[in-house]
Amino acid sequence: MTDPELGIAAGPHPTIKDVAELAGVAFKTVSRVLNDEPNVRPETRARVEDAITTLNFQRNVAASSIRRLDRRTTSIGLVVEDVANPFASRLARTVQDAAGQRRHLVLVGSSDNVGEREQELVSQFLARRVDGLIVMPGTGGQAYLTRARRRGIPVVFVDRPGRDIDADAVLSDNDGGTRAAVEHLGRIGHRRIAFLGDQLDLYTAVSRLDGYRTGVRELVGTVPDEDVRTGLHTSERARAAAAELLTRDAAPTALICGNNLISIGALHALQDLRARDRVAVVGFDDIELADLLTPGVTVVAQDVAQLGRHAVDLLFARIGDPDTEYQRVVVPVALVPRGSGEIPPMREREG
Amino acid sequence: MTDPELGIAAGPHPTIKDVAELAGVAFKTVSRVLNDEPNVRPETRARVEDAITTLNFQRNVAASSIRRLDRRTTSIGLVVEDVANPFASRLARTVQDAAGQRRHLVLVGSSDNVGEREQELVSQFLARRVDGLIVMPGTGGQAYLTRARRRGIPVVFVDRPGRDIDADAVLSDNDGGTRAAVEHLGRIGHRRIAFLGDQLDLYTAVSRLDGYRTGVRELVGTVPDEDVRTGLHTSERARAAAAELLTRDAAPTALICGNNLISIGALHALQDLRARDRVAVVGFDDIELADLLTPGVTVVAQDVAQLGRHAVDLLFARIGDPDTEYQRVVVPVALVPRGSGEIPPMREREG
DNA sequence: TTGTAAGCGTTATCAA
DNA sequence: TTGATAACGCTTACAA
Repeated sequence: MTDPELGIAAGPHPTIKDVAELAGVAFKTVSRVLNDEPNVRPETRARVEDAITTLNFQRNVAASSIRRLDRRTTSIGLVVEDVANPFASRLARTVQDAAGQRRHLVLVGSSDNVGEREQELVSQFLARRVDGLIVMPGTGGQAYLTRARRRGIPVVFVDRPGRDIDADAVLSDNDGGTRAAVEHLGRIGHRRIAFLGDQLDLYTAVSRLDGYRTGVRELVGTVPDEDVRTGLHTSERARAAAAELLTRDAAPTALICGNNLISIGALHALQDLRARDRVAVVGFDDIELADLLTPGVTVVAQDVAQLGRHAVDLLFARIGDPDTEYQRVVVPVALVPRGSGEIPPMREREG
Repeated sequence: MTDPELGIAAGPHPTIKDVAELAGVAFKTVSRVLNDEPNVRPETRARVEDAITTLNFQRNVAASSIRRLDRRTTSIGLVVEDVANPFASRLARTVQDAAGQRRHLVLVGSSDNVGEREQELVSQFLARRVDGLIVMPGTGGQAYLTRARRRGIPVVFVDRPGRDIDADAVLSDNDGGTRAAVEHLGRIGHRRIAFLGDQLDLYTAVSRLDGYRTGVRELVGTVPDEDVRTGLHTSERARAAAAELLTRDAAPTALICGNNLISIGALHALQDLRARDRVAVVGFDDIELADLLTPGVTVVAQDVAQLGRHAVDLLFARIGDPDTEYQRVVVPVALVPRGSGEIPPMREREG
């Protein structure tokens, strides 16, 4: 049976035996051609290649990987919190590209920061015998990854270090970023700089708070407790916290927002108070359309492409040589001034 | 060798033979337990399950799928233009969730609307013997998918219908959306409504233009050529086109933007002209933070979750029964008023 | 240079 | 209810 249009055999995928038969050789010879092994006469090779083209043969990589000594499946697994989140999707993209350059495919899953889902995804990936894992670890801990490790499947953490297990990790310079944000605001004249942060069981939240504290301590000596709000895991909570902070008697003149959602919440609060052009704001992580807002939103931007590329590099380095010391790569962040972070402090907020 | 901490054997993945040995049964019995086959004594089953837990055994699904009659790998492939794009990443998320409910994993790749990349990705997916494909087709045509079809691998197109091959497809109500946008602007009083569209080799661009034309024809009788600009594939080109359009002598009082990037370009142009609050804008596809802009951006929002869910539903329906007629599902869109689309027409733009 | 036999981890077949 | 053996599509080991 041949397809009248394209000459492609209908039915199931052809195998190397089908190719061998058509080429008039033993199936081992086909295998040799597929794996670029030496000792195949050029004309034999040509005949095999013709047959491959004619049948539109495509090697079954699963069957191949079962038998081959290195057991490689040329696929890796990526677990993020939520691919729909711009940070995660940009990461997924760079991981796919970097893995693709090494001819590896990427299985992707979203954990929603639920420990069981994270573990289940990794489990599914391992059942497919991925060659390695890149995990954005959730707050539940990663002890379960010891199994993968024992089985020789390398793991690289990205965005935050994993807990309960040592592994390669690629992180943004979180504390450096918030510290730079404080210095930036300080240079403009701000002395009362508040911080809105996420839940402190998140590594990034803690690091960013640390950088803020360091910066403020250097700038004015002490960090007033009332200028720090954490545990803000939703935009709404951030909005409420910002509103409360800014309507106090001695309100801060500048805000540093610990992440994207918090920035959005804070901007909404400022919007409600008609204070967008009176209170300085620096957000952590870039915001889509930040430059179309008025004023533009000054941010500490993460270099997602670098995070992804380093993660893949580390993963393949470890696939190649499992016994080197674990590395931690810190990717620089960049302060991008767009207006909101350059608003000078108001002398008399109540006047 | 046992791991001192967790009691997990180090080294390669255990096989059903290892499990069988530990449980004191033949390996076929383990296979029976794994596949929930009948005729296993409960106590035998229990012993096998204990062994599975002890060894932390995990079935190699690749080996399984090679041998099983249906050849299923419980994985599907998803090709989008760019996962980093919010539309695509939200789609990827819903596809992952819907596939996950059926215990299928998702391989994801980005084509960048380059025909060869699209084809190469599908080829890689087929080499992994995915059970089905969901493809956001590029402009290069999808004749190459005939191969997959002949091999019994179903394909579902999403966002746009494929070319050169008939298949199930899930689409947004593109022309209905732009038509609704025109009607919306018409109700407010606009009569000069311009359209900024993408390249016309894109199905969505054509549909949206069609809806616009229909709407304008109904509203004012004819569609002036000079109010339609297409081929705007980048934000920058859209910005230039919008600027040119709005500085004409008899400029339109409202803009409909054919997609996200075009909206952003147009908003930049309006920003440059300080005309954000004078020219009405309706964008196709929602924009992150649209409500934080001033005015908020009125959009025709696509229901990405429905698109993804339907795509997966169609795919599995066809995996289950390949011989039904191809379906085309059209998902409704929703006009979301946020301010920019409710700006009334200016009487005297030049005055 | 080419081919034969064995084996990877699993499921299918058929016998015990 | 259980097990021995073959088979899936491929790579490895070894022989011709």
